[in-house]
Amino acid sequence: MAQKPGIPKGTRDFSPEEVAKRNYIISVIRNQFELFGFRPIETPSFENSSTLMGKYGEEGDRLIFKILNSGDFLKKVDDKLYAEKDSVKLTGKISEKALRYDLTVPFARYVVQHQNEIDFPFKRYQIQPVWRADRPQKGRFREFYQCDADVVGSGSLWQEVEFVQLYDTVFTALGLRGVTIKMNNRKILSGIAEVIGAKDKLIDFTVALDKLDKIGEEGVKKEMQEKGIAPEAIAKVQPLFEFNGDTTEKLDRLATLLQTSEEGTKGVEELRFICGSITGTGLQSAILDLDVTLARGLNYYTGAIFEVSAPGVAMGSIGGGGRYDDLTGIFGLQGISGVGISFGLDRIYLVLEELGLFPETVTATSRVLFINFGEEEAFYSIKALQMLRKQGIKAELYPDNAKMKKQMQYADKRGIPFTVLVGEEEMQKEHYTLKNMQTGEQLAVSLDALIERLSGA
RNA sequence: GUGGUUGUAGCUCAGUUGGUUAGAGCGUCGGAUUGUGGUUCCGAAGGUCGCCGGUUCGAGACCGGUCUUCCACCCCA
Repeated sequence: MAQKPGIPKGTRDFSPEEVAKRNYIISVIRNQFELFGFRPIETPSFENSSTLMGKYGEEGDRLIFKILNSGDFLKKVDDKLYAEKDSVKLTGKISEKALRYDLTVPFARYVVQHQNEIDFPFKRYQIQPVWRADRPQKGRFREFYQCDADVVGSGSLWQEVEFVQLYDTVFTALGLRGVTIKMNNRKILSGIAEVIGAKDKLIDFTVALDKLDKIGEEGVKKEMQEKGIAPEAIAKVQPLFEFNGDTTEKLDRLATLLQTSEEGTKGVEELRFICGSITGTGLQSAILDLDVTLARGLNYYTGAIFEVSAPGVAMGSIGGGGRYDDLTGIFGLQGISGVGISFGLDRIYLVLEELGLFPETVTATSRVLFINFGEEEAFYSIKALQMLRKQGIKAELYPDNAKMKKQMQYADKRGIPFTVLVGEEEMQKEHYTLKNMQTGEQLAVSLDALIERLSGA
């Protein structure tokens, strides 16, 4: 019985062209990661549930793909629990493994587990898929790639400075100019919450504040109210809604606002250092923007927070990151500070596609196709192909002695720029007829000349 | 998880108030054209109308469910 083929929602197949483009993005990111001194690691696609659960908040737990235990997994469940029909409780009994939800938590686990083999500070990068049981929409998939670079074991703010430069360098190299790197600091958000007297509502407060550009001032106030934040506290937030000016002005005003908060003041100082350093060194094409409403990001961030958005494209963030002082603490290793950033490969792909920024040379096709005229001619061609490939020239022979039209179409459709025709006459004279598919021009050349002509750009 | 939306040929889409044998363009394959592709002309193949059920003499169309697509919310790369 033929079954209609399909793939799970939120997942995709990638054609040769798409893979070539994705590899191009990955190679740019990887090159820059290595230029900045990061070294690659990989971790398993699934982890013990206990490693992941509870690290991303309640919402995160819901979005983690759980893996059903093997074997007769219901046998161990006692009747009472089964009868209760409490999915959360039952899940813990029938599923002990889960698919990786991001790269940061597995990295923290890796650091703790291998702490005795690691020299700190440890700079690692990781480019692997992650999975989320989310509802797909634009730029949101259930399987997607993250490209992370993190440093653990150093509290130095120079890392933050370097990460801003890393963002700038990567997006400039990809031809995506004018990205906005929004930056904030968890300590500032915390300080604000403290100053307005809503410290216990920090998460609700920041989540609401983050929606300012989406739902507006009134919307934010309404949400804060609904979350149980006192009206007096909300009134004190007012200055943040009229927060503009250049970075220095913003920092000065924040300093005033937060002068009674030790933590908030520290946050302002950190941002001052980072912004000051970046101003001093300059950026190639990105824009660094201090945004006090930026709050997204996971619960574990404690210092700087980053988020990158593309210019002129309706798309969620294409990168994010920040500092987390105690991520490894959950796994029993205290006092290790970490900071890192992530690139969203799939969204960057969509942005480059939409803006037409992929270089034409990206799609990997052969540079030359040898037309197949029969056994003897093919053998003669194969020998030439060996030589071409030794020179690093992508070359192929049409596998069948098909009609010339068909063979030419094969080259044409794939955008192979050259064809070589070898028939009886060419074999006798020991030369090759090289045809330029774009101009239609063709000429008879020796093997050396063939190699020379195909090696060029 | 909440609300909405979509599904007809490989792709993009028509298909009238429910009425005979579901169409077009593009693509694919073959031919015009046995060592020359893109252009042109001729011809052909290709469909459980997402799936299951219901209403009806009759369903691609109407109703219910389900899956899928896309969008918004939640949250996030």
